[in-house]
Amino acid sequence: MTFLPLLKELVRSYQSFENFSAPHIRSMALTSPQFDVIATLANQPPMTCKYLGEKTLITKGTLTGILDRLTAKGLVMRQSNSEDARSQQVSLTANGQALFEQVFPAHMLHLDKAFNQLSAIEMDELSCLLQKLRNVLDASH
Amino acid sequence: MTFLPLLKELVRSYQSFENFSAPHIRSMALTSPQFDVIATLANQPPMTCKYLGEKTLITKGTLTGILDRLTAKGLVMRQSNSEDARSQQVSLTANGQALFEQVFPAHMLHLDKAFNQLSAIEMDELSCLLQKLRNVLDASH
DNA sequence: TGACATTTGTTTTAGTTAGTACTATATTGG
DNA sequence: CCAATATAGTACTAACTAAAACAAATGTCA
Repeated sequence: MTFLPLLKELVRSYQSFENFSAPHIRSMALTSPQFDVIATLANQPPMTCKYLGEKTLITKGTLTGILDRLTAKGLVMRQSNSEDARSQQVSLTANGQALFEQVFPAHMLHLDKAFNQLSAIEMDELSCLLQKLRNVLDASH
Repeated sequence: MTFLPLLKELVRSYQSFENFSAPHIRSMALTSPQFDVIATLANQPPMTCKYLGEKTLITKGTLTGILDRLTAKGLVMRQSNSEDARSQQVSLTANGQALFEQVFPAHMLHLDKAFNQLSAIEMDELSCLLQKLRNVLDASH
């Protein structure tokens, strides 16, 4: 059971990140997954739901609802794919692009207030160890 | 923006943990928060919702629903507190305790399959760096 | 070509989540 | 003692979540 402290710390630190990031995003009238989708679509050619889901780690069933709401807000559009009628091409509207340009730098600045208190070496080491953990988790299924 | 790789790795590794842990819990007919609540209640004297929420990092509004469902399953019970009529004492039923004893060791064993691939030093360093990140996140609100 | 399997995205279901408002109870300061 | 305030838990809403079932389109292979 020597892994219990690490397990708790992983959960707690992730929660702290959410508690720091999410309220700022909400203050800009978006949810975290909506922000994630917009940031992923921005400055990219139109992409399928499948690809978008892989990039954002959002499962397809969830993505449908998120895209529905973003479409209703006029930030995102779905176009049918002439090459494959099963799939669609998702992209930002002009309004979505404009919102991205306003909201993304602001959020990066917000996050930087916290992260810049870590040294480059600490960030590097932490990324590296997290990746190691992720690898053993993914490999142990 | 030197923190972006760390940010992505944090989200990805946490997701990998969930993807490793949650399906195993679900296979035992519980959800992750339900498991968390049961493990927190086990082998402890009855506790208030407030305390239980602080331990599990589950907000009180969410906790009400989780306790409702666990109560409906006959795993948990709520007793009014004679010392403070605002609060309640939450505890496992005999069935809840029995389920805990069956399910908790199994899950620890499942998690150990992944975590034991990290050295004690790596786990220690990772915990330490995560705690550092958590501290700056909590302090930067 | 035709049966069968796979892929893409939606729908449905059960549950979690934060946030806000609300009720009931307790505490505290005047 | 009483009014203001704080605390504990619930109710409600909108959104997210995974999982499973589904429909439509596409691919495979005999």
